[in-house]
Amino acid sequence: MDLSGVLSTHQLRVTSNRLKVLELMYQKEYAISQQELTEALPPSFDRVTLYRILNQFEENGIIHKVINPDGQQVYAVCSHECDHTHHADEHFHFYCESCEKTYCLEDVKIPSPELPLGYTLQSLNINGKGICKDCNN
Amino acid sequence: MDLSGVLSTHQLRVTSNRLKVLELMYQKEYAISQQELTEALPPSFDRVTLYRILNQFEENGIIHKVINPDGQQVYAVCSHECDHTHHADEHFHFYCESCEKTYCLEDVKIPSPELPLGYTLQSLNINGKGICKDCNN
DNA sequence: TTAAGTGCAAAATCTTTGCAAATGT
DNA sequence: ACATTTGCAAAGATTTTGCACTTAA
Repeated sequence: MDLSGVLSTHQLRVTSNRLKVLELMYQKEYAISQQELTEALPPSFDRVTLYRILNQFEENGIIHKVINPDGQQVYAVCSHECDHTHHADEHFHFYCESCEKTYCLEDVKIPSPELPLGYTLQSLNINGKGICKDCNN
Repeated sequence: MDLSGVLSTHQLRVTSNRLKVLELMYQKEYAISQQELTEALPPSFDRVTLYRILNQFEENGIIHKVINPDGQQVYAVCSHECDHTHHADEHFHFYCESCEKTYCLEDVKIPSPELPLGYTLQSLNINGKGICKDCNN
C-alpha cells in the first residue's frame, strides 16, 4: 500500500506523523475512533497534531467521519475517489453492539425514502445497529 | 398542553425548571440543541441543571436525542408512548442545510435495506440532509 | 528557500461530580 | 418528613489557538 502516494495525491506533504496515522487507518477493516487512534499511536504523539491531521485528512478526502447512533464519531478511509471538493461516502454504516465496531458496508443498496412535498433531499445517512457477522458466529 | 401531566406521567416531579425546559421544547416544531435551549432559557438558568434535566427527560421517554449528519446532537419531544423501558423514535430525521433545523418526519416510510449474510439488524437510523419545505419557497 | 507541519503551553469549552440548601409530594 | 431536585464550586475532559521551531519540497 503506497501511503505516501495517498498523501501526495491529496495535496498533503508526506510526513512521518501522517504516515503513522494513515497506516493505522488502513490496517483496520473498520472505522476507528480518535481515542482508539491515540491508544495505538506512540504515547509521545501530540494530541493537537492528531486533531489537525484528522481534520486535514477529512477535508482532503482521505477519510470520512461516521457518526454512530450514540453520537460517537469514528473515522474510516474513503474507498472511492474523494477530494477536497467532493466526498462520496454515502454508504451504509453498521455499528455492532457486541464488538462495538463500526463497519462501512459499501455494497448495501440504500433505498431512497419518499419525502413529503416540498422537501429536497441532498444526501442520505443510513446507520444500522445490530450484530455483525463475526459476532454472530 | 398539560406540561405538568407530561412530567408526572413519566415519573418526574413537577418543578419550575423542568416546566420551563419542557415548554420550550413543545413550542418548537423542530428538534432543538442544548445551545439553543441555553439561549432561550433565562440567563440565570444553571448549566448543570440543564444537563441533568435533558438526561432525565431522555431516560424517562419524554424526549429523544437526534444525531445530525455533522454529529451535532439535538433533542425532540417524543410523540409516541415512550418511557424509561422503551423508546420508539425510529422515524426519519431531516436536517435542513438552509435554516439548519432538524425535523422529525414521522410519516416517511423507512425502507429496510438488505444486509450481507450474517448481519443481524436491531435498529435503523435514517437521516436526510437537504432543503426543507419552508426554505424551498 | 519558503511554505507547510509540528510541539508545547495556555486558553477556551464542555461535561461531570460532590455536597449543602431548597423544594415537591 | 423525606426523598428528590437544584445551585454552586470545583474537578476533569475535550477542543482550539498562538507562536517559535522544524521539516518537506
